[in-house]
Amino acid sequence: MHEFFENKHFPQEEEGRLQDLWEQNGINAFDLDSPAQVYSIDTPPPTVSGNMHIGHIFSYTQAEVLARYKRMQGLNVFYPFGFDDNGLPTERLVEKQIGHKANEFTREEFTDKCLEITEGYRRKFKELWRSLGLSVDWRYEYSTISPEVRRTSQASFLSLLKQGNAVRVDSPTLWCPECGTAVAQAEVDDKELSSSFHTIKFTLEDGCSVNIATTRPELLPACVAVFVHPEDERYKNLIGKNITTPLGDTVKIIADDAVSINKGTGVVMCCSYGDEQDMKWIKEHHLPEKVIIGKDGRMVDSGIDEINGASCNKARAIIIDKLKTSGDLIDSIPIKHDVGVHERCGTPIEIIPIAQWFIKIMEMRDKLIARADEIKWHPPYMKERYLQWVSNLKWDWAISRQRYYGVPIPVWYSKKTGEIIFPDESQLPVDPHAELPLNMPAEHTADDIIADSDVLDTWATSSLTPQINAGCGQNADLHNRVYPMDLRPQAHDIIRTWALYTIVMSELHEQSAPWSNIMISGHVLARKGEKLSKSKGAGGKGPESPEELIAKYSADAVRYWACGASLGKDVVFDENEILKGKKLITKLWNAAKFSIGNLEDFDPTKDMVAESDMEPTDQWLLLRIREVADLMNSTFEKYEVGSGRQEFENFFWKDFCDNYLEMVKTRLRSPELIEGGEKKKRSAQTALYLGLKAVLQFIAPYMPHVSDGIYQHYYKKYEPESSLHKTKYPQGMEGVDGSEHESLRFGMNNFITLIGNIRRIRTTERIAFSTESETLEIYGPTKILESLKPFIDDIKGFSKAKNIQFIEGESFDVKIIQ
RNA sequence: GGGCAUUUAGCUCAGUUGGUUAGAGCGUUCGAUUCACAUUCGAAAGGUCACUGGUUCGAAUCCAGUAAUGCCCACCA
Repeated sequence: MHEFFENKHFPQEEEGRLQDLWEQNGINAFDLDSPAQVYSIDTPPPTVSGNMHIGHIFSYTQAEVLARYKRMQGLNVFYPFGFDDNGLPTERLVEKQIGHKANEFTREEFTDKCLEITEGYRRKFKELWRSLGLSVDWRYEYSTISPEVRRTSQASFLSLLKQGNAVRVDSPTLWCPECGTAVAQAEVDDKELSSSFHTIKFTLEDGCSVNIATTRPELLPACVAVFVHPEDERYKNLIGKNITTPLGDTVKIIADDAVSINKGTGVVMCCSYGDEQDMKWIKEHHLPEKVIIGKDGRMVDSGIDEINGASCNKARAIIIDKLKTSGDLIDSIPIKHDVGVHERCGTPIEIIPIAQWFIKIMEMRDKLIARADEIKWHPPYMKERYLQWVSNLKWDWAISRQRYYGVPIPVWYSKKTGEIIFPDESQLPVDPHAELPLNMPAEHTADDIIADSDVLDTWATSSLTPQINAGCGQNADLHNRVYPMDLRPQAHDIIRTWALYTIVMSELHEQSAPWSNIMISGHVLARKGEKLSKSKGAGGKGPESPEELIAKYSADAVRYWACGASLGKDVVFDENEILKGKKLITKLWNAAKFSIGNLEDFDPTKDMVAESDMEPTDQWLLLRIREVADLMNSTFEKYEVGSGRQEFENFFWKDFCDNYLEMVKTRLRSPELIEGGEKKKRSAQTALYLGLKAVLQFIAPYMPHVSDGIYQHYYKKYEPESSLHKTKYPQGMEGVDGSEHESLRFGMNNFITLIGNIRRIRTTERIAFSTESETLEIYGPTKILESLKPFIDDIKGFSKAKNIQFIEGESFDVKIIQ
């Protein structure tokens, strides 16, 4: 036997060698010139914001398995890869690593630091993906901070601007005081925080008082009106009257049915800006705006010296103190309530009027909903999440960020006229701070213009991945072949961002859906209900790092684990599942070792037996392979890689190893005991050759290393393809008349039942498996006995009985006579 | 408050269009085995399929309702 198979188990170091081999042989290469049907994948660019965790491995592997499967279907798979290495998440990583805030540096200095640090992470990430055996075509690698991608992103922005879909609006904006930037609705999360519900005394002109409840007394200086419900009997008579705040400001009492009669005291103060309702009221009722929170989240221009410069929390305490002293505080009740916070830093979001760029998505909601119908969602219920988010949108998409490291907004403004100045298309990518517009407006010099100082939301770039992958607008051939993409794989937490924004961009730029399928994976939880934290490495509470797990169990074992879950469902990390993968690898190894060991005197180019001449046990194996191929195909059709894995395991472990190999052992090893044994041995060898190959092909997408490793060391010398991954996936039942096989199936089922009975007797009567017996008596109705007779050689071989006797009886039974 | 999902063996989960006795892996117990198996194989024990009603000859599966859990969203004076 080939010395490779003398190993006790599949050598793990073989994985790296195979990865190199695949790259050399271009197994993963997309062929732009091939006439084969294209299958394109819009791979998620992982955010460079820290170390990767097994959650990444989990969702990427599921798409990877599909890519390999599609390739074995003969499709021309386009599987690119990129890194999202700009934007706020990356800035935060860099700030953390260097221990300084971005605003302590010049823009250039900070950008240099970012480039330097992310470069290291990109290398590390790529190494990890390679070590997992991810079959991407690295020739198409991109990074979102690269010049090509910056150009694509800026060109997209300018095109939207010209269409009128990107607009600069001076209006209240969701603002993160910690990060000092505008944020989009999608970046706001709910967080339960402790607070107090304060009831404060306001005074009417007649001296009577009205109580108003609020959680944000620090906004009292910004109170511009007081609202009551028009039908509220308690306050009906006050509508239109003036009321004075404890700080001495006098405002109108206005009726609006958005007020809840039962909430608080039924009277609401409207401040600029406590929440979105305030925004609405100020706009609808043409109320003045009093802005008292600055960009840094501190109070400013409040008219009260003690609180100017203080944070909201501090200002709140000061105001409450003042109200206590003046006797205007009726009571304070501690409460817990959900507050909108920035998803990146957990800081409560404020609403501040600052001019921002927006993409007008509100008015295209119907189209965004209609596009969802053109996409197949896997699992289907994930579409609901998308639809719900889109129909509940309240804000246009704010795309400008007051940050440093990202794609600059490529415009200048005229100081003279205020008009927007565009760069020339040929200038892109452009940094408006460092460059001047090629087409300077008439009578303007460099001193007359000012650069937009903002960068684009990182999603404004990553939502262009279908276009970026398709050649950044510079390769029409590629674009035509791969766009729209066949598949978008991603996790469910970014449906409202990445999926939505990609649909938005493709709608605006290409008037089409970006992909035909979206496959949505779940999350990995450290334990029930507990998210994986990036900081939990080895020794912590969470699972070990992907690198450690791969080193410990092999890439194939980790991949096996990643494919265990139902699509879209969160799973709790269970190291035992990786161990199961490891066991399967060993089992595959040993089955191959046994099979190949029994094929030593078999030359597939000469000794193959035609299927119609094979022994029935062997014919059955080939039949099963076709059935399993159909099962696998139908699960892949639904993108359920998990159930495909299950189908394979059932077939391989039970049918192939426990049953088939045991049934043919004697025929392979001692053909002399059987009449016409040599020919029957050839039949088994043919089935074994074909059967093992199919086994390897079935598992190849999941465990590409061990399967191709075995192929390389045995099959390659007989087969035309240089790698298992270039072979065609096994054929299903198509074109085969299944009815012809009814008697074969019936006989085999009886044979398997018979095996079970023999094993049970051996267990209960404590007869060793190696013990030979004199006679095996099989009882049963004629139909069953007749169906078993074609299998007599293998029955004899399996049972180690010298004689087999078929005895008519009512029930199917067996006896071992020693 | 709305949407979605989940609830099946001690644990983790499968169960396709309703069809005999509800499955797998892990764990437990017992047995065999070094002749492919860092063992592996076999057997056994273990379930009121969350609950209540309905449709049906027949329901884990379909329908209605209830409960618990999780996720997403809204509300947040």
